[in-house]
Amino acid sequence: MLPRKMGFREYIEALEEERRKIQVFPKELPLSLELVTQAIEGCRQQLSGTVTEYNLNGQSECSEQTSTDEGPVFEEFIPIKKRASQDSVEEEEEEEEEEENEDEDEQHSHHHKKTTSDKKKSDWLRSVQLWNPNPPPTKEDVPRKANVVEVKRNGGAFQPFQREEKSVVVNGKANNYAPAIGKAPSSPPVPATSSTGPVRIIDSKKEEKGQTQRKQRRCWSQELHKRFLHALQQLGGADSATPKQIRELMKVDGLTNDEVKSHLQKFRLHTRRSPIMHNNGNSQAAPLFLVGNIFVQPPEYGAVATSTASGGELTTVTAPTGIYTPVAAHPPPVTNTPIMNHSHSQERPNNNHSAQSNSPASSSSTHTITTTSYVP
DNA sequence: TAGTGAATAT
DNA sequence: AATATTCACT
Repeated sequence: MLPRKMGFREYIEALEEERRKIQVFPKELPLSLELVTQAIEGCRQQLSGTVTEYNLNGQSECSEQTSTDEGPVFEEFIPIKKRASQDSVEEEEEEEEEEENEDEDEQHSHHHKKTTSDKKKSDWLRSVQLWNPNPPPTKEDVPRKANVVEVKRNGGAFQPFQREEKSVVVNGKANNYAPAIGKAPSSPPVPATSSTGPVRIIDSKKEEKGQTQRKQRRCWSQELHKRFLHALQQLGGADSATPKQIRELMKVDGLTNDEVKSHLQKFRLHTRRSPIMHNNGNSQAAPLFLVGNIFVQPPEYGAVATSTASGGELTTVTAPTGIYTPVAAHPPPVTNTPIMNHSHSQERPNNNHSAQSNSPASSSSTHTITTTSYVP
């Protein structure tokens, strides 16, 4: 995994540089970015010998667990209040449930000072790529499977109370929404089950007869998102991928079309407006240039963080300098060409199926135009 | 139907 | 404020 010829530090540096380059195109090379990032993490750890801190910290909101990529992982969604999505039907995959979960109750006051730094923010896009909370995966239980199975669990174990069917289905708008039951005043979820004992996991597969309430929010774990990205990549980007395709590629059992759809929508929004931009507060900071369908940022901004290490002047596609070569797509004819569709099959920068597999040693190119590997 | 955008809920 | 779900339109 590590080039023998190169020292860790150098390797890391190389990787970092690589990452800088890739970072410019989060959309085009999401996986690459992630891979590199992971590699960096790994090296750092080895370098530092002991892993100083790996807190799995984290939000009890969604159980995150990063497992090594690739291997189909075992997805689990915590929340599910009720309402099973449509069960059966469709081409169900087989499902094997295995679970040993340690549960964690919902009782956290989460009143921790957040240290209002700008870090807390999810910074979605970026987090997507840099996510690497607890690299030392150590305990991967992760059963590798052909495809992931969504496990829905009943998070809090609370639920009965009284589900009033607010779902008044009016023909026009059936705007049913769950009243504030969630906030039930008195009891925190303290089921009869001992506090310690793992909460009953209710596999809401085909339970719930209930009318439709509102689906419990589904959390997109890293794994899920990873798969999402992967699928996206295979499909040629967020703009050319459709929810259904994505879902199929993801092969996550239990994941519904709508969920993917929604996620995709969000993803698109995010990628559209702030590809990368890490400026604090001050909006209108990093001017981004839209080239073809790639965002580019001028050196002043991008280059900043880049370690002062070697020389400088690296990567960061500089718009004015014109090194980049936009992907095919719609170059620049200024004409107000609606960005969108031209039906399908327009562009697909990378249509590969095996995006990764390069040995990481390819760096060392401090100069070279790299930046845009795809040339029309 | 499935995709997309927007409203709405949490 | 962000993200997920549902509605509405095509």
